Amino acid sequence: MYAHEDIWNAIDRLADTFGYSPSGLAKKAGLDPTSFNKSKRISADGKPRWPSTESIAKILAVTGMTMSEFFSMADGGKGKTLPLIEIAKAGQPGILDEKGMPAGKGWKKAELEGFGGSGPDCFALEIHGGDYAPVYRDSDIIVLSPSATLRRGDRIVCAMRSGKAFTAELVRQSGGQTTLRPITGNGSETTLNDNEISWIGRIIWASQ
Amino acid sequence: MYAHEDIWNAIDRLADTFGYSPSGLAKKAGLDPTSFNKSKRISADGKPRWPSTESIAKILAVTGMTMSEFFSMADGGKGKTLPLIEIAKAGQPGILDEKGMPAGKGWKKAELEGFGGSGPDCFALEIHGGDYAPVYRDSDIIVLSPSATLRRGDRIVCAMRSGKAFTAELVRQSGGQTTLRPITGNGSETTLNDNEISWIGRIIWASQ
DNA sequence: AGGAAAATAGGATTTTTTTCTTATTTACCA
DNA sequence: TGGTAAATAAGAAAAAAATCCTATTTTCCT
Repeated sequence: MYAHEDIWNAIDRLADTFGYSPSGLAKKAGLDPTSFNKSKRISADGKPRWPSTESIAKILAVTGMTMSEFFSMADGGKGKTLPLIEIAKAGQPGILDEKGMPAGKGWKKAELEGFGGSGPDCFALEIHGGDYAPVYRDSDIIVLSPSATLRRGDRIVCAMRSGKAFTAELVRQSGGQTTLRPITGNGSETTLNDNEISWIGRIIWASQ
Repeated sequence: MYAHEDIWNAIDRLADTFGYSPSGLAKKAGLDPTSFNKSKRISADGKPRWPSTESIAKILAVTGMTMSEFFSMADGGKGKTLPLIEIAKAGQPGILDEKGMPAGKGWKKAELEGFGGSGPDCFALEIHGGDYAPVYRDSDIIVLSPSATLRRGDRIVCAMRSGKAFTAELVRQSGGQTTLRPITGNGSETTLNDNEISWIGRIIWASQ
C-alpha cells in the first residue's frame, strides 16, 4: 500500500523547490492556506488524510511540473521498470506478442537508473560483447519503442524470422524491401526482404 | 489545469491492461464495484469528480504499478522536461551554480521524447556537428547527472575553465590530474590538471 | 435461447476532504 | 525590540468522494 506520507513529503518538497511554504503554495494555487497544514495530515482518530488529486493538480499548475514528475519525486526517484532481455535472444519466436509487446518467459523486469520513460509498449535490450562498439558497449541498455515511426537514419533493432537480431541504421524501406547499414558506419548496405523480418523496433535511448 | 479525464482514462487502461473491468478492478482492490462507473465521473451539475489518491493507491497495490508509472500513462506519455543547452556553450562561466545546477540565461526547457527520468539535478546537452560520430550524432541529446559517481570507463562531459566543453571517456582521476580519452576510441589519452577543469558530469543516457 | 453473473446507471447515505474561522506561533523588517 | 505579515494549529461547517442500495444492461456460458 502506497504511503500517503510520501505524497505529503512530496508536496512539502515541491513547495520548497519553488520557494514557497506549503501554505504559500496552496494560496498561490487558489486553495485555502491551511490546506496542507501538518496538523491536518492525520485525523483525530489516527486515520491518514490523503490529499485529493484535484488539489495536487492545482498546485502543479502553479509550478509547471507534471503529475508523473511529481509522483516520481514522491516515489523516491525510483526508476521505471521495463521488460529487459539480451539482444541475442530478441529474435526468438514468441518473444513479442501480436501487439508487439514482450511475451514469454525470457523477459526480466529491470529498473533503469535515471530513466522514467513512458510509453506502455517500450522495452529494453541489453548489449553483450563488443560488436557494436564504440556506439554501444558491453552491458549498455537500449530502449526500444515498437510504435515509434521509422525514418531514414533511425537506429533500429531488426529481428529476423531466422531468430537472429541485430542493431542497424535504417537506410530505406520500400517495395517490400528494407535497406540497412551498420550503426558504426563501417561496412556496406544490406538489403533484406520484408518477409525475412519478424519485427523492427526503433531505438530511442541508450544508457551510457 | 490537469485534465481529470486523463486520470479516468488511465484507470480504464490500467484495468484493461490487467484484464479487469473498471468495476472488477475496484472490487479486487476492496473498493465498491460502482466506484469507477462512467456515470459518476461528472456530477449532475456538470462538475468533474476527481478520483482520490487513496483509491488510486489501492488499485495500484493490486497491479504492482507505481504512482509515477500510472501518472506517466495518464500524462499521455509526455516526456520529462529538462534544462537543455548546446554542448558548445556548456563550458561558459555561470552556466552551473555552486550546486552544479543549471543557471543563467542560456538554458531552454526541453521535453525529451520517451524520457521521464528522475534526478532533480539532471540536465541535457545537445550535440551539434559530427565530431563525436558515430557515438553521438548531430542533434543527439545527452543527459548528464552531475551527482553520479565517476568510474573508469564512464562517458563524461568535461567543461574547462577556458570555456571549452567536450565529451570524453574517463581513464583515471588521481593526484590532482584527470586522464581522458576520446569516446570514439580513436586517438590517444590526454591528461589535464584538475585546476583547469570547471566541472565534470557523467553522461547517463543518450537519445538515438 | 435462456439464465446467471458481471458490469454499469443512478439515487440516498455516509465518510472524507476542503473551506471557513479563530487563535497561536514564527519569521521578517524597521 | 516591537509590530506586522505569514505560517501553522485546531474546531466547525460545507463540499466532494466513497459506499450502500436498487435497477437495468451487458456479457458469458450451457
